[in-house]
Amino acid sequence: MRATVKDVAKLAGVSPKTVSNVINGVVFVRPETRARVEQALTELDYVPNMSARGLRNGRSGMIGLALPDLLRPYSAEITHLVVELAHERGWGVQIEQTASEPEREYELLSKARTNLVDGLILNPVNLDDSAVMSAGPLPAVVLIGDVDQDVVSQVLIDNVEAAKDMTRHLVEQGYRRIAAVGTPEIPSGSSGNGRIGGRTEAVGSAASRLRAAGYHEVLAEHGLPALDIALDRWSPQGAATVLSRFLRENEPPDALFCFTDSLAMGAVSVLWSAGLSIPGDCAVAGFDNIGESQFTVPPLTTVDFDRRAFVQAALDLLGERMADRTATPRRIVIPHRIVRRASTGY
Amino acid sequence: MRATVKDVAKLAGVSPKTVSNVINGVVFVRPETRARVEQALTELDYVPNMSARGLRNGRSGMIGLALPDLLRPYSAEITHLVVELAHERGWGVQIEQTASEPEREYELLSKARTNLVDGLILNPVNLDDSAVMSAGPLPAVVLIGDVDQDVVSQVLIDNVEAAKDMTRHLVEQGYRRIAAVGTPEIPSGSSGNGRIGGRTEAVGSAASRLRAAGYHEVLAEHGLPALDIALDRWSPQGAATVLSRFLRENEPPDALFCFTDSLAMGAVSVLWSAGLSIPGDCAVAGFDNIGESQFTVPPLTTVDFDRRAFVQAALDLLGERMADRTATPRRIVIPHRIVRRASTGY
DNA sequence: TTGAAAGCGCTACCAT
DNA sequence: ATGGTAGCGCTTTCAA
Repeated sequence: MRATVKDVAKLAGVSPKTVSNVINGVVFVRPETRARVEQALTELDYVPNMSARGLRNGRSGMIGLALPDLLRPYSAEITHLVVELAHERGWGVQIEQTASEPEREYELLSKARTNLVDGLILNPVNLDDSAVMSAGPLPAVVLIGDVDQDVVSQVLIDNVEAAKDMTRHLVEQGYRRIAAVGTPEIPSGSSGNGRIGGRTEAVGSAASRLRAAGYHEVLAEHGLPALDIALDRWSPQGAATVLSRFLRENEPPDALFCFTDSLAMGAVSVLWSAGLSIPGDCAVAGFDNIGESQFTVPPLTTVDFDRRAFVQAALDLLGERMADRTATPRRIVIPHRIVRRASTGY
Repeated sequence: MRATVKDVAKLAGVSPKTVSNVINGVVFVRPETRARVEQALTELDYVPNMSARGLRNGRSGMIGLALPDLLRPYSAEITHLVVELAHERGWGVQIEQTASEPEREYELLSKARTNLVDGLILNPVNLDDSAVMSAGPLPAVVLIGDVDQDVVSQVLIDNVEAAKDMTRHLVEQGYRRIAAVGTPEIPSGSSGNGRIGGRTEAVGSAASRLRAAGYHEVLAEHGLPALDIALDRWSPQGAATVLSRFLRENEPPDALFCFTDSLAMGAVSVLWSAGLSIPGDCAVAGFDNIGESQFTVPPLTTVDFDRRAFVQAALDLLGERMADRTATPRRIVIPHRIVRRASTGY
């Protein structure tokens, strides 16, 4: 059986309280007492029981991180940073995946309320049916991603602006027939123009909708036609599938604006298979500047932002909320920039 | 303040024990009693306190997952599967990163002993200085990766055989000057042949050493020269850096056997920049069959294994150990196979 | 500066 | 089938 504070106290000839004092090192303990306790601590190979401590203190020292799909390189980058930067603050990270079933978000929020985690960083797939919008007392939550709400704190990049910047870049490069890969899918059950009961029923992440909006806006400014290529799966494979179908039925566009670098990788692969050169026959742009995107052939023009600052901001906001649940929610917008590489003619 | 079992019991007019019975649904409760309790449960919006439950039961319902570097696509795939498959067993996943500092492994093992996690899946960087080899009682641990020990259970692929298979494939394809990217680095402080005090002092992961061994063995069988390109950083960037340097000083090899697909992506990019065609001027092979490797240009020949079976086996073994700490450690070897794609001439 | 005792919320045991 | 009670290991009053 593992040693408890009582055992240590007995061996050191002191009370449990003194042992606790030594461990937590907050109040002053006489050096010789401290020495005796520390001796006992190592002798018994004492490790504190976190469940007990958590029960007593009401805090677990862990935060939750919920991302739609852990498989995406983008998720890996976020996870990597959250784990690293949370560790610096002494927080452990519990990780979750939400895309498979939307009800997972509810599960998570309630898990946050079960004291298993002290706070939650949540990347909601879709705000409409996101659990944060439900009534009821929320645990400390920070949203990552560009969604329109003011219930909880959030950190984001300006997706509309970024998409506009990228679309402008493509227009400036001289491309005219510019297609977007990853625009929200219109559900097959709805009518042709995607409207049900007067409300647009688009399926897709918040980011996807905002990027599509920026793309449309700039094309409209220039009097250019929009060419939306919707996805059924948000992965290189998904992009490859719809793009191959598109190329079978249409002339290749001048340029493809893919709403993530992962999608762009699928697109690059399909263009290559079709014998089309990049950017000669068709340029390709991505979004996110994942680590891999500078190693594609050719390297990928993309939207970059300081991911470390992004995650650091999320943790700052979370710490704020954990300390004071009543603080007013804050929004932090992380700046973005276009990284020009060979895939769009640089 | 949040509702507790007591509050629920009072509202439902029953005892706390009955509430607990309803929640855990193990013993039979009279339907009308159950109904009253469930009514109270929802009315008070009851959520159990996991710290209390953990303290009482001695289990937290969480497992730890420790990987060297969460940034790697391979890590993302493992994480994705562990989270998904652990969820099916009702386990949460706490995630950690160990490569930065080796002492993290010790931290983790002791964390496992603090009841924060009930078990640990550990991918050790290097067994020599891995914490599992230290004396002392271990928590439930399963190693993933091919390391030579019999202290704890482990799941692995046969790295030597896989590397031999791939090297044979390259030889059969007619390549003769076959270089390996990712062989263990010889520390700069040591003498030229990498020996100090009669013992080889190679720096690198266990997998890297085993893959190098398989590669060397097959080349020797065929009387072909080995060409080791060591790495200072285990990333596409790292591979790109050393390979560019190599190409500046040497003729390009006939083929490159990169010890992971990530490294291969860096290599592909460098070959492309150098104006070399793949596989015409230089073939490239990878290892792991990460999702991205079928979308490189050209698609990558690589070593594949059933990752889901791999993770499932790790969880099986972990469950075994968690149930019975005294069970004899088991080893499960997951089969591998070569996936032939265009990068080696298919 | 240190000790004694209470209690965090839950479930197991022993009654009934 | 249900209730009462004790106790998991820790920390935090309150006293000494």
